[in-house]
Amino acid sequence: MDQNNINEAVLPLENFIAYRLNQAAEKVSQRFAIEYKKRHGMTRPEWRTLATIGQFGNITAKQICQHSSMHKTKVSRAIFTLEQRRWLKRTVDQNDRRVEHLELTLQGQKAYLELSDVARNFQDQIYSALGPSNAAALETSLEAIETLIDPQ
Amino acid sequence: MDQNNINEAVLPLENFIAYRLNQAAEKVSQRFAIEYKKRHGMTRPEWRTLATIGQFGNITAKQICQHSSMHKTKVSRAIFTLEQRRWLKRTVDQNDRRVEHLELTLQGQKAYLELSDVARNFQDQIYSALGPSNAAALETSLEAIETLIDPQ
DNA sequence: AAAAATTTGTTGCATAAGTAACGATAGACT
DNA sequence: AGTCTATCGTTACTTATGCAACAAATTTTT
Repeated sequence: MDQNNINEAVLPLENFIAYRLNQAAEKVSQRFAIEYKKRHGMTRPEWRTLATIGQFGNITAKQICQHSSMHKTKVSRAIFTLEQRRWLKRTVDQNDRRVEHLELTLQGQKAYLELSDVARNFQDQIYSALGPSNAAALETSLEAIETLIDPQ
Repeated sequence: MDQNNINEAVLPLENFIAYRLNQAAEKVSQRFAIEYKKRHGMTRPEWRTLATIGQFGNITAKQICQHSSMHKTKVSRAIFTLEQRRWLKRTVDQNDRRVEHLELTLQGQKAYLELSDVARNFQDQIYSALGPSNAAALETSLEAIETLIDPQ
């Protein structure tokens, strides 16, 4: 399987930043996904929704979308599933009845705290596997990309 | 919208490495996806397949899977579409007739070189927007994660 | 050499995701 | 008040994805 060197202007996929970031993100995410999948049969949108509500305590679907960058249909469906599971409750806003305020039930909080703990351990493992210098480089470059992507 | 500080063990989503990597990857990829989408109506699996064949010149579906980390059904369908578009041709291996060798047609090569060029410019823009020091940090940390994920 | 197991690539089916349209509500404009 | 526009969240429809089963070819085992 020879490299095609007809044209030296070529950019191998494995050197392409979009591809490399995707690979890294996907592999890391999947490794964590195993946790919430095996523990609660959750999907990624469900975990992110749970995490966002858990983090803010009281929040609306729209705010979850903004904070987690998920599509509103994803969030809507995740909320539905979490509600079925009795992990959250909705309260209609009395000043604007289009809006629903979401809060975790005790069960929901329990699951959130448990998974949050797993997430922190997972992250600690990654950082210590990387070592302090690589971890610092990762932090620096992620911040730089975040600023690039989302300039305040 | 107050932070929920009942429990200090909580890990905010925006500090979670899996989430941050995904955001970065998704945003960067989508910005590049605009290019191949608007130019040729291509999908991401199609672009990756085109890029992989273009890079190796002559390759099989299985090898594309291995090199690009895409699921074999994704690759199979991308090959089908690229073939319809007359961007690649298949040749059955004479020693093992399960295997098909894939090569780009002239049209396929043209599209590949064009998009490869766009990709390089895109990448150059990102690196220069990041600046040399952040770009170096990104390179370092991506390599570190790649080693972690895929230890040879 | 026949049977069993493996490999390559495709396809049927079920699930996930996004677009666009929607109902319900609220706000702005005349 | 009445109309027009915008917003919040849901849903119908279409497309994308992945698993599992598959056919065809090859390799291994007996």
